[in-house]
Amino acid sequence: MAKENSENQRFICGLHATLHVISGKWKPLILFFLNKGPTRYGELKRSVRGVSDKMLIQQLKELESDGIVRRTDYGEIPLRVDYSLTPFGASLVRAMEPLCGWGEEHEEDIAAAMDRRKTGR
Amino acid sequence: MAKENSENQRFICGLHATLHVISGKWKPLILFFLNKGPTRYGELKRSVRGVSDKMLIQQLKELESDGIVRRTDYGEIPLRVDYSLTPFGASLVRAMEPLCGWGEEHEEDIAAAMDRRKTGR
DNA sequence: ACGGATACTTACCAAAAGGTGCATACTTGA
DNA sequence: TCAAGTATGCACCTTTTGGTAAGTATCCGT
Repeated sequence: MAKENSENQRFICGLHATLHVISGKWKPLILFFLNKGPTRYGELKRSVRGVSDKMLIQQLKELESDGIVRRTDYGEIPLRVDYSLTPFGASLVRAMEPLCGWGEEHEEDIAAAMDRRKTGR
Repeated sequence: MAKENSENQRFICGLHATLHVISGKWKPLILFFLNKGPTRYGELKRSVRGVSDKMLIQQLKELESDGIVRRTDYGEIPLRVDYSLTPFGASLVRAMEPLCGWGEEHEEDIAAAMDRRKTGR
């Protein structure tokens, strides 16, 4: 233990750290839906259209181990589990908002650039 | 033009779009340094410690094709090129700031979670 | 002429991320 | 009893991303 970080710069800037938490093909989407309130696994799966079980679970576990998401197992007779944002997760989502806004404003430019790379060149 | 997106949802939310632009192992760092002002290729390479030429160039090209970064070739006798943020890029960097802040505040928690995943589990 | 610097380009490889599909254990309804 | 739904786990494979190491062309100082 005691790995005191005197000059131990693990991340160059905060963004670098943050990206470690939110990168993953489905994480932004998951966060987007969880921001609306606690959601059951199955419901989440239907919302995040296109995810496979493996991926959903994997990303949820990572978010959980990062303290962003809380898994609640109701221990009920017919299996019942739901996921929600922790306060920490909620603060992350708030910090993400400006970036969401930027993305919304420039969605078309971004999409166009992506197309350019896909097609011809 | 006029590709009115009635139900054309390419991205679920703006964040989804934004992440397409800033994800890449070295992009946040590049943006971080370019935010300080135009930088020559070689200087950038020395700043972003650890990048290879291939990666630096690749990421710069993507940022350029996304309209975030501008490449300026001075066409001078000893090769001279520099990179800078476009106004569009600068607006992205501004939108990234809250996320940077969040990352800085929680750097330790994030690092701890990463360690947990690496080691033991 | 040689070494070093500038700004890249290319070929080849390894590692990480993601995807497909089958399996599990339990329950409820037909 | 059989199918369907719940929430996962696991093995295997493909795609994407990143890394290493080399080469190119031009110029400068010695």
